[in-house]
Amino acid sequence: MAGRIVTSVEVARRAGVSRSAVSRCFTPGASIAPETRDRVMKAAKALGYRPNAIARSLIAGRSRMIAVVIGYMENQFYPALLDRLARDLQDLGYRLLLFTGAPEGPSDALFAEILGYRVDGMILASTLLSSALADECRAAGVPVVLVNRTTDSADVSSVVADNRTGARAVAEFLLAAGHRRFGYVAGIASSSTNQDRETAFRERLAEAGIDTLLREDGGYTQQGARDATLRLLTRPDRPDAIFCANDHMAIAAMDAARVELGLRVPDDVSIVGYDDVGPASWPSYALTTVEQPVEAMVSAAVETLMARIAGEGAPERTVRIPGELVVRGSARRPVEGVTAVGGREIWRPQSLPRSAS
Amino acid sequence: MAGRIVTSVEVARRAGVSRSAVSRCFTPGASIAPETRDRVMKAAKALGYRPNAIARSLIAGRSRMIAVVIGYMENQFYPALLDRLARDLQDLGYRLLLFTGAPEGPSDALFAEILGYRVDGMILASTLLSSALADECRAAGVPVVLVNRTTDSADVSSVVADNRTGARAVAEFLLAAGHRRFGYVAGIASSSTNQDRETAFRERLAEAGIDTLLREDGGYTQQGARDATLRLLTRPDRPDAIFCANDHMAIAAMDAARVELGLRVPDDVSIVGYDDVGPASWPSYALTTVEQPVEAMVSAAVETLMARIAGEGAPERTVRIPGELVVRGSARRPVEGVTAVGGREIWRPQSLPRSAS
DNA sequence: AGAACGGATGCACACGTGTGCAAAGAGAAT
DNA sequence: ATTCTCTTTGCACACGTGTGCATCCGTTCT
Repeated sequence: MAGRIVTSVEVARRAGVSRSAVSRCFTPGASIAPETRDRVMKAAKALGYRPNAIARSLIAGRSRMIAVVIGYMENQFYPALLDRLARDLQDLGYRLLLFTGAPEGPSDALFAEILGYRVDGMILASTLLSSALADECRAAGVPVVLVNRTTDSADVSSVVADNRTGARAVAEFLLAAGHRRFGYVAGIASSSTNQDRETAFRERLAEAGIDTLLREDGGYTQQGARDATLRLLTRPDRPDAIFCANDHMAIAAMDAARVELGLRVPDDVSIVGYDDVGPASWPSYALTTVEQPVEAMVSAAVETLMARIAGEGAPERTVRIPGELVVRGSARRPVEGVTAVGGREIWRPQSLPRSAS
Repeated sequence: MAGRIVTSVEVARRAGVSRSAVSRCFTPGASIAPETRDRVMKAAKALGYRPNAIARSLIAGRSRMIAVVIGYMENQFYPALLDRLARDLQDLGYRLLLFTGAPEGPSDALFAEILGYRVDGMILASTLLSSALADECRAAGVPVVLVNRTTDSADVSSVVADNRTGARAVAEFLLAAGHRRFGYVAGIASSSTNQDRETAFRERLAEAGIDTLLREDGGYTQQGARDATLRLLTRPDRPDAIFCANDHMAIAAMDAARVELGLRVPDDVSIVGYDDVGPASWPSYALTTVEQPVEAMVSAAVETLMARIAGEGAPERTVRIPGELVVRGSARRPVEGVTAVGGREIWRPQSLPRSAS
């Protein structure tokens, strides 16, 4: 009795109808008489029948599956993203096919696997996408949305935080607090997110007349960030403010400064991150950071993807989600500009008018 | 040209062979002449052909997909588990269908969805499984493995840490350090993992003549753990050692004790967790905890699942993975029994002979 | 040279479902 | 009573692939 799978034929026989009638019972909007439907449903229940989604996908030409590729999971941002993504896709009746461990972008073999499953769409989070692979997707008719990465080598939709605005805000915040010697702990240099954050931060400092930014590579890993921070803070001209490309590294930076070097944060050195992941708000860190709103980013990504799945008319687009600078305890506070909003403190440049919500 | 999917028919036509020959080229071990294979492969490459995994699944009767259900993702243990799981399954040629947000167990609707996709197996992490649903799986011939949960209401395979031994070790460790007043921050009471850890901890204390254990419910959440810790530590007879059902809560407990109450850890109160997740080793916490080896647990789970997929002969079994008590700074150290092994310090009961590795 | 053998190839069926089309049936309108 | 309309139902085809079976061909052995 184990492994016995019931098909619509058996249900039809038991209900005394044709197989088509069974199919129509499980197809919303199909023409079926109420009493026939009842009889079929009763037979289906008794036999434990469930329509075979594989066969349905084959005939329908779409699988209702979305491939999700995530580079790495150590950074808390990605589990949070994945969690939200799974929920949203489930609510829309889609299944999530997960692929992981591809920080440098999916390999050709992996890519072939994904395309072989005839997924209705792909979401790539924190992953590079070569234009060759993007072309392959276009040829196969599979819409793609990048999350937390953009690419200018190919015309692909993407959802990112407004990294340039965020990084400029960090620079202004630190300048307003009186800092003059800055350090930057970089992520992977080829990632668009790191590029945007780094160049915008550097630009805003330059606008304030500060041309030297000490830069060390953290590679988006905690070990790398620790080493980078130690290098920065053991220099004779050590910076008194460090901006880390993300929270994951900022936490390692704080530990390196406080525990390994015995420095006080923020008295001896201010540390600011980016993302506002869960641990950033843990009291032992109380990290000042720029939020990267997971829900909004996922909503935008899913919406963009669904628009492109629905019709060919939807254009490729890049969505930039703004995020507030959340003020906690890891960086010196400017005397002005910090306001309490919704149970947390945020900072907005004083010169600009206050935007909505 | 977009959305055009190439089938084996077109490849066959271009290569001047039958469709069967094309199929055999993509079936390892099939009988095919080398030069035919070359011609077919060349045609496939030119047309961008990839075998349709959906159709293949339909004919083969198995989808090479494994459904993974995870209760929640806040606790770092689960992303780590998922990451490892995805890698292992990928290496074995299986795809991972992810479902999330079901801490109380998958709903009937979700379950029907999963079964509809004719997955070859299911892995349920931190999720309850009713015996009715277990029976449904058995009837459908879908092997199931629980991870980090056991059930005695149904005969289902599972992989768990050796929670009883681990919790006993914690009790002995704290007793050896001279503690006498204990608190326990519980997880969800119905979860087997919490039950095992709590009862074993309590039993070992009782064996030492200590019958009072102050218990507060943390519900596996950080908010719950914070509240529970505050309740424990503001009592007149406050405990000087707290065991939390997992690290996720232990971290919140440390923050509540140190930041909110101004207590020193471990001088005023020792705090011990369970899991050894990433943040446990962050220097700001340096949590003393019992490891729950992710790799070993995932390996065991995958192995168990594969055995049951391969043949009906494999019996249901429960695997218990042992884990060391990792000594860091969040709990008072006993004068004896702590040894350095492989770059970290672990503790083993002195009375017992030292086990291998 | 003929027989035996083994590898390669094509035919045709199967997997389980959705759906267009025609037929059938019932009810209403003339 | 006849015709028209609308709903319901069944037939048959399609989706893209794997594979058993028979056939064919080239090689080797007697």
